[in-house]
Amino acid sequence: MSSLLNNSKSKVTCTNCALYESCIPKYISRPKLETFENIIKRSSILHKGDYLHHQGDPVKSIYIIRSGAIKGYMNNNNGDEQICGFYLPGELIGLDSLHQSNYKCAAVSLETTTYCALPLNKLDHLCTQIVELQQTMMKIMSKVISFEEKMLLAACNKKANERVATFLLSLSKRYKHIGYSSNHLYLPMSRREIGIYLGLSSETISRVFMQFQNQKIIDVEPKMITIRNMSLLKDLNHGCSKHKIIEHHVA
Amino acid sequence: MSSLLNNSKSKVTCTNCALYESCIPKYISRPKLETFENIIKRSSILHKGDYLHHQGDPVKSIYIIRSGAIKGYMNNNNGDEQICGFYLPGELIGLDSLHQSNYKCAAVSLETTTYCALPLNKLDHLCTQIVELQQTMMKIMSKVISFEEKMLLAACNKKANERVATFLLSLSKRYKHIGYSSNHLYLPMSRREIGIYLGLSSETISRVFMQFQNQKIIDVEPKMITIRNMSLLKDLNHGCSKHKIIEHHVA
DNA sequence: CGCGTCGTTGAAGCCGCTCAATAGATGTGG
DNA sequence: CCACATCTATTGAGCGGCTTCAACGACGCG
Repeated sequence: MSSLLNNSKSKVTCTNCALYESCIPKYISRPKLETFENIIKRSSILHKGDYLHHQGDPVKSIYIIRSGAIKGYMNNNNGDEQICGFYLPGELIGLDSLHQSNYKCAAVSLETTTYCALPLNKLDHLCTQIVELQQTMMKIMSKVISFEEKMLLAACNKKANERVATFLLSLSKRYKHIGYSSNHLYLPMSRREIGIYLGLSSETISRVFMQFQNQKIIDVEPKMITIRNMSLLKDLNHGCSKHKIIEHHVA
Repeated sequence: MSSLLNNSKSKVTCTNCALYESCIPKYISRPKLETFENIIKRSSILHKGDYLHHQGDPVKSIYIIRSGAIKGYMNNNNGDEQICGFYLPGELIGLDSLHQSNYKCAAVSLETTTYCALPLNKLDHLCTQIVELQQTMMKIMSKVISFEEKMLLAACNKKANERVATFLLSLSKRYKHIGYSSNHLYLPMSRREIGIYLGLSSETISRVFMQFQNQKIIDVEPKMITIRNMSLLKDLNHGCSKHKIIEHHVA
């Protein structure tokens, strides 16, 4: 099945991939890129509801989304769902699992999704061969840590409308990064999933969307948000009025 | 001043450091460890309220806490404080900043703190020389991403008492990892700071602490929490009754 | 066409925030 | 060493935002 995709038509390479500008290969110089390309397993496909990996599966690869969207989630003991994150084209899945041998979360596709796989058993060696790869991996991971912290701050300290603003701006930035529109945001996930991710109920997500629409900040469609007033959205993102600063001594 | 610390007494090395077992050098074989040791700047000291770095400072090193505690925080536009994280002995500061040239957050010591510095301009080269270092760095960063996700889930989906339970268990695990007691938890930070970190008010932190004390789960002292019933605490940590699971198709 | 899911909207209740007061802890200078 | 000032922690009362429960319309899929 998927071998059809691998071999048919003109050969897909990293350099002619639509995501080249926002993916790892951009940072690898030409002679070494071939080594990298030989390791990558390219263009597997998942349909909506298919799993990239289940909870407990052995960690064997890092995955890079080429198109579509993936949801990472886990069940806690009570049978509740917790969403670790959403993965869009150009983003890496599995960076939170490199230190363990089995996945603590599952990754399921929200729509038809294609991806590349980077086998872990070859990554270490590849990093020593290609210095740029090692540097790029560390920078990407640092960026992810930074992103997670930002979302953590948002989830902790902000009110519902501010959280939703942060979420929309995050989507906008990520879509822009891969060359999509930063104003027309496709939503591969449901209101309920956004709610779980942000720690809010699906009803609250609906209500905030409607509130933003009435304030002419966004236009709401079931699977699409159009940003009409970016600056107002950014104000909401920065705004958070819960805690006051305390000054410390300067070293 | 600090040169006194560097040169006096018997030389402090990574191998005779109290944190050896839970720090990077453990994963580096002996011949190469010397190279690593020559790069590390050892045993700088900060007093309570001193800054490791300010918001906007250039990112030049990764720091490893040897003793004490550091709080990472940033101000948003409204003049409110947001806490990115607390750093305990054996933990690395700056992993969220490797992808940028300037710090977006400040790091201030909550008590007398000693640390080592790992200069970034030498890290890349060192990683190519020492494969274990590169592997260890990636695993540590992966662990941090995983930790951040866990805290994010806690902050998002859990109620106040469950968040506090998660926080205490996180401290317990981290103290245990460096050979401290997992039941007697020293709190270098104030109730207010715990509150900001967890997205709760300081009063709520107080009230939950008192509630746990009445339930004989913990004993509360101003700067010390003693865990009396670990399993009840873990039940609270896992418990979260906000969202129901939806089943997806299996690939 | 009927069913299930998703999204929206309304009403009621509760959790945690805010404000405020007191007690306890800490530090400072006389 | 004590008196005072300052900051932190605790406790109470009232309120607001978000959840929960419920109903309904829209949409997609068999």
